[in-house]
Amino acid sequence: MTQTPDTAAAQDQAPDYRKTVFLPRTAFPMKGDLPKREPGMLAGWEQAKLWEQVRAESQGRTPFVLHDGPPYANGNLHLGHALNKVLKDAINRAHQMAGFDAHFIPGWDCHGLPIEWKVEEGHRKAGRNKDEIPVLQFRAECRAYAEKWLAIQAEEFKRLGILGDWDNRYATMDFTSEAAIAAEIGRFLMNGALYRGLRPVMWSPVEKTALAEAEIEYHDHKSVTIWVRFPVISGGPAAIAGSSIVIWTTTPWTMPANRAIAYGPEIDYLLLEVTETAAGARAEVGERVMVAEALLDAFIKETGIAGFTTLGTFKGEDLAGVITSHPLRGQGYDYDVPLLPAEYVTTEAGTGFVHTAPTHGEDDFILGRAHGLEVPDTVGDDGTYNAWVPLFAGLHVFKAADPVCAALEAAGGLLHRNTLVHSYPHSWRSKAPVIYRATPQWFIRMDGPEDIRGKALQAIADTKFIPEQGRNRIASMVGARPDWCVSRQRAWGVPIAIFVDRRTGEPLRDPAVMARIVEFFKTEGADAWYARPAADFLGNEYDPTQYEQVRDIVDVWFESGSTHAFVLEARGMSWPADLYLEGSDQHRGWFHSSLLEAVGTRGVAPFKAVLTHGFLVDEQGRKMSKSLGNGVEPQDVIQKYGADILRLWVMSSDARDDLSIGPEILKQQGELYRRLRNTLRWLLGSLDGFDASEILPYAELPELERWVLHRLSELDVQLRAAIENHDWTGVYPAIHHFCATDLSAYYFDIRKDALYCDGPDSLRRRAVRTVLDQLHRCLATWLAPVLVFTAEEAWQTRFGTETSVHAQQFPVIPAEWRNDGLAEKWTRIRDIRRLGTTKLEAMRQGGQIGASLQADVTLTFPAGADTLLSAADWADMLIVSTVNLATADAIAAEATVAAGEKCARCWRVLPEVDGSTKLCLRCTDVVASGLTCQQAG
RNA sequence: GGGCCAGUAGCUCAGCUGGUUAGAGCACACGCUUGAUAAGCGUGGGGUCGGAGGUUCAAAUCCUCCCUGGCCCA
Repeated sequence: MTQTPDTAAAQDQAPDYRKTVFLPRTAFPMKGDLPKREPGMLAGWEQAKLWEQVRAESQGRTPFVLHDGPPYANGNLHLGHALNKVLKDAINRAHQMAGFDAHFIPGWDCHGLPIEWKVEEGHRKAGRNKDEIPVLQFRAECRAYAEKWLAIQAEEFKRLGILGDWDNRYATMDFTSEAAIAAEIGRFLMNGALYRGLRPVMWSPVEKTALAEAEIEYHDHKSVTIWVRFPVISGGPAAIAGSSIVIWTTTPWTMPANRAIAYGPEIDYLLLEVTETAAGARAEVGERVMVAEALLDAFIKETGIAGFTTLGTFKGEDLAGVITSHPLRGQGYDYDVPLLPAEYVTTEAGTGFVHTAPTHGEDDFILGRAHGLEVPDTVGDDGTYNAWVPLFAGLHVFKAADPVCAALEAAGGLLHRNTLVHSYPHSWRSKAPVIYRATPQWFIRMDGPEDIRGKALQAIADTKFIPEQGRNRIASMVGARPDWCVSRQRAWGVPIAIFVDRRTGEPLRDPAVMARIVEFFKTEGADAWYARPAADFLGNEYDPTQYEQVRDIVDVWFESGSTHAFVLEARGMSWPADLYLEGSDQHRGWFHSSLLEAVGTRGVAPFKAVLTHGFLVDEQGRKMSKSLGNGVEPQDVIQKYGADILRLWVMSSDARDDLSIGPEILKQQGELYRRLRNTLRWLLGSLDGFDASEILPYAELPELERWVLHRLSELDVQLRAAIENHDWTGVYPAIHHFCATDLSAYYFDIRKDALYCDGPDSLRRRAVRTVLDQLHRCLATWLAPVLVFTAEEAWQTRFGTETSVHAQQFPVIPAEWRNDGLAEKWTRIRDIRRLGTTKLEAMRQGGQIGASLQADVTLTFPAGADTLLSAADWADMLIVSTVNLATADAIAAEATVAAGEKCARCWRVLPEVDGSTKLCLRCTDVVASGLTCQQAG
């Protein structure tokens, strides 16, 4: 566009005062360029040994220990890891800067099935039989695999800006850790809570191991369902003699292990005589069967019974003492099958009679133990029937449905068969269905004399939970859980390093033996258990041939549950930890195992407080999954936006609930960041050349400056509260809101005139800079726990690269800054200001003015009312050239085009502006004083 | 199927123990500024507060049921 002659002429006439104005000047760039800049800052911290320096300076302060829950050393970091560690890092840093000695030791979980599986896979692909690999070689390969990923993840965490003692990180596979884990098992051995028992456990025939609840996932599975007759032999009401009890099961393969039938004492059962059958039905006219009344309709429909007469109705309790025969009687199944009462029987599905195989179900096992039933060892490690099992020996249980049905049918026991798709447990690793199977396993008992359950519940009551619902959640799990099965039949882990006396079956409880084992593990790792002869551990007092060396390894949850011992205790850190912080799934995982382990060995919880965060979901609130393709990788975010943006996202979300993330949300975080960065940039620019001699005492500050300090005191309270109760929700949004609304759109805007145009000796300008100094110190330090890179940049830009914001403390806010009365008054001022700015906007819309300095405003107040500010102060507040105060019925504002001429330096339009210099009085003085940025050009 | 939790503008969040026309920021539209300028300021549109009942003079806020989503469990 070409200039009009008028403006060109005006520019020619007016002297150029631009250089006399104190414009912001700073080396702090507007653009963050985080992906490029962050790695350099990391290198700087490393070089300056920031961590070591901060540790040294923190000697003697109150310790704060956030104990790191170990991620699994397998694969690149996911966003969930990033979320978790960023939260931990921000909380650690905030405590450090609030005056604590916040020592953080990151750690890794290294043993366990997923790594073992990967290593096995390598062998399988190479055509080798994994069972032929020597165990020590196999373990070495697993160790190398874990080492590799541990190193990669460590670098990824560091790139996120996570500060901690990386050089002394812990790992569950460290020799000292392995020794400590063995020692912890030893504690349970010595105190009597550890026992070996036969129990149904979730067993994976594919991996040939017992699985923990945490290793199970549920998927739909198609099962053969069968209805089976059990002929009544004796007992019960006379009417039922000669009839059959009908059971229903989704696991035909458990029929060989059947030893009882459960009924509900309160349930009503019917005795039917079949009078008519549908075509193809196995039911026979004239036969008599029993079934729960509530399930009758479904039952007759399913089994094809077209007509029947009801011969009687019985309460479950009437059936006490009834004995039936196994349908395969005469073929090796010649025992009696009693009817037993059980509260867990329902009429939701089936027949109201529950087939009971103590070997293959938790409820069944408990019922069987209560009534002295046999627990037959029917199925082997590989999921095939054992050799002694009549008719089915050698068959795989998942291929047994047809043979079992055939045998039942031939024996006249099969009433009906069908299929059902239902949710069924699968191994999380192999995705293969699992079975319940009674095997000898090592357990930690919950309700023995040690009363682990009772003590754990007490410990939960004594712990602080954030959010509070966590308490209820973990308590209900601890209250209901069975004994802890700690044994696994695998290779990559810490052995349950104990011996069992072959004569008595009792484990050897000798502290000296245990101590030898632990010593060997410390120096050689748990490999010693496989590499050394038993005699090395047993010593001279015991004959190795008399003792069985246990070859099971310990559940990895026991390992990670012991980290408090081999990290905190062993290194002389605070015990219990101040805080455990993990995703809410860890109520059943690490919080749970750590609690039981510590309670079982030390009587109390290893943590004072437990903080949980939610899970990652996409922008529609759905979980992230490969199939939906809605996942976000931390590496991509870092590359595109930078770690600070990722960290900002974490801290501006409500972590108590699930956290949404996606392209739009990240973009938005980038915008939030921009505001914070530009606030810091303007502060730095406006503090250019700042000297402490400019600082004015609080008492000499104008009210607006005091109001800003009041706002700082409010935010400080919020920040300190978050540190105190570990709840950070809303803190950083509040700081952002302060930067955007109170500073950028209000305080900064208003004070630009004073800052840019007043002379350096002006008290008003000095007051502004006094406050800007505090704002910079507060914001840089407050943002430091989150925007670790940007805050450092903003600090070093002002104080030099030899300093670090991360070695600072949060400023101590003087009590006098807090001024609620002032805040109230300024809320009113801001409301009245809005009346004026609304009028200005109307003029702007009408084309009468552009910049607000082109306007004057008249404010009216009722007669005698407090005008709150002087006319001059009101002009500053409204950023107009002149304000006139007048009297009217109501408080109102009226805007007019400013009267006078535009000062060429400060752009206010005033009658006083000199015709030749084009300066207002203030600017005339400033320019004359020569104390300007530069001389007028 | 059970336990716990959540569901407020396109997005992130405020809305305390029920009480005036439900608030911010981001995004969007329009305008201003061009002395924070790949920045800054202002104005505006946009929500039947997941749905349906109920309690109450009054409900986003309390109760019930349902729907959707998340975690854990079966």
